[in-house]
Amino acid sequence: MAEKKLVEAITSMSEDFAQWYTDVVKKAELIDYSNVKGCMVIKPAGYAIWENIQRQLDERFKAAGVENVYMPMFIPESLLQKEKDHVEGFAPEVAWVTHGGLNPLQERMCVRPTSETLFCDFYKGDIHSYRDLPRVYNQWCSVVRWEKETRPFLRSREFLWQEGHTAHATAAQAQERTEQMLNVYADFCEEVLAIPVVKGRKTEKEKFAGAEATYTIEALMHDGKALQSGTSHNFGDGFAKAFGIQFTDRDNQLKYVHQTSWGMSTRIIGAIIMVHGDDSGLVLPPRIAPTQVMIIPIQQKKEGVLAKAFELQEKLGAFRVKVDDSDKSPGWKFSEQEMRGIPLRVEIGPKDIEAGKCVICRRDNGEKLETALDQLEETVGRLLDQVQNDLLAKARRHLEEHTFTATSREEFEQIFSEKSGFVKAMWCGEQSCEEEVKDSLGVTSRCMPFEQEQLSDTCACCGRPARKMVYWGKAY
RNA sequence: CGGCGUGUGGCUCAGCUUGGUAGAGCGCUACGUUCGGGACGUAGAAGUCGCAGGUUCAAAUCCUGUCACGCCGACCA
Repeated sequence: MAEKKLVEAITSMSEDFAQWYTDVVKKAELIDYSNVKGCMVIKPAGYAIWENIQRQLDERFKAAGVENVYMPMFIPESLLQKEKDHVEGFAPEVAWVTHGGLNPLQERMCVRPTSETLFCDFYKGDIHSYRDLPRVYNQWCSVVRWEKETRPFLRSREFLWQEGHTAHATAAQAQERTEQMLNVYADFCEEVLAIPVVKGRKTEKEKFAGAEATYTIEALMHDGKALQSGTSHNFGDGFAKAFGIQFTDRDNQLKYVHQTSWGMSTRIIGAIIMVHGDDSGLVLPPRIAPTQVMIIPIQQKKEGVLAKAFELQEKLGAFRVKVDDSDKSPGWKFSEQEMRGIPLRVEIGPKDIEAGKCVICRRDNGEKLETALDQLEETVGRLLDQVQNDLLAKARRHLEEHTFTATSREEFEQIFSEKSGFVKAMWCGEQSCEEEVKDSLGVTSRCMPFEQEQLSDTCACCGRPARKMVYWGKAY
């Protein structure tokens, strides 16, 4: 919904989406730039969102049998070199440590860009028998990738994430885990972040360096660009063979393990901003909002007003509630909480106290309503659920309205020149075709969705016989 | 790594063309009046002008170099 813009400090989306994003990130006080390029200071408002993501994802992981561990942050060069595709994929963007104190190291070490090699090296010595399997480990950490162009949350040189690394006795079990974790991500995005996603498999060109198959969830941002929001990889036994991770199976045969890895990063915060945000700033889904309700006292110096505000906070103990008792004017506080994306605002002033009511204002659509103080808890609970549901419904509608179908090259090009969003189209499966599309249109294959449709018999890009339906888009 | 742009109190910027006492707004501090959509008054604190050289009697301003950051592309979660 395009409600009226209330905050002048934020560039409107239609004017300059990139600037809007930067303004929101700054005005919502999610981050500050540091003096290391591409490394940001995540401020309390931003980190609290990450903590909520961590907590709720971790609960889902634990329910899926995942155990947390922690690996070293350095990888000796020789270890990184072990899997050929993997090194080639990451070599251009690793940071190297060459000295320990004043002395040059005998072997330089990179700061982990991802930890496959460390887990593999560890599993090699840790796994001996089928009884040791499966290993379903995860770590919460930061990784470093020396990106050329950086943007807060979307692409930084150091970012926070979790990376799960599993080892299984059979290929089937690895495949099952790969899909299971992709579903955990997809459900988390929809149920907690109110972000609908398209689930599917990456093409050979787009898959992870060293993986047999990469699966992804793709979300559509407000500007019609796609954001890969989580990935899950099936490594088959490729890494196991490169690292020599073998176990003795029930049949007394020595076998290689089958592995997976999966990750979600602070990049997802960028998705929250770009899916739900509006011209007044951030809009947080209640389930991820660090503060769900902000109580703003009016004429707070008047006898009893602040006391009432705190009383309401206590009454709303089931939710994450704060009172803004700073000595700013109410109008200031309204704008401030809007920029920060707090889902609900409760206004309480002398008039309300006298009448035994208060005003509640929804961040997502600006709707104001009055409620009796003795029904406040119930009303707030209902409204938070409603906001959560409405945000998801709105994001779903946006996804549907910006997903197009092309059956010919003309249609394909026309859609991308006039509109922005996903284009569903049949594809021949040839990498050369995919590369040609990227070179000429700047469009990449986002995924081959699990839910396939037969849109036409020929590839919409090159006219050869069609093999798969692909979602195409411009990506972050 | 290419293209563009920016560095001056905490923030946004003016001043630079044409060298001569460092400025404004916001924010901050104190006090008072205010308070239902970014209130107001009075007083106050706060700047090695990104850094290093050079030219000059004199440099925020001119010259050279350098560093940092931002945005847009190519590469990537």
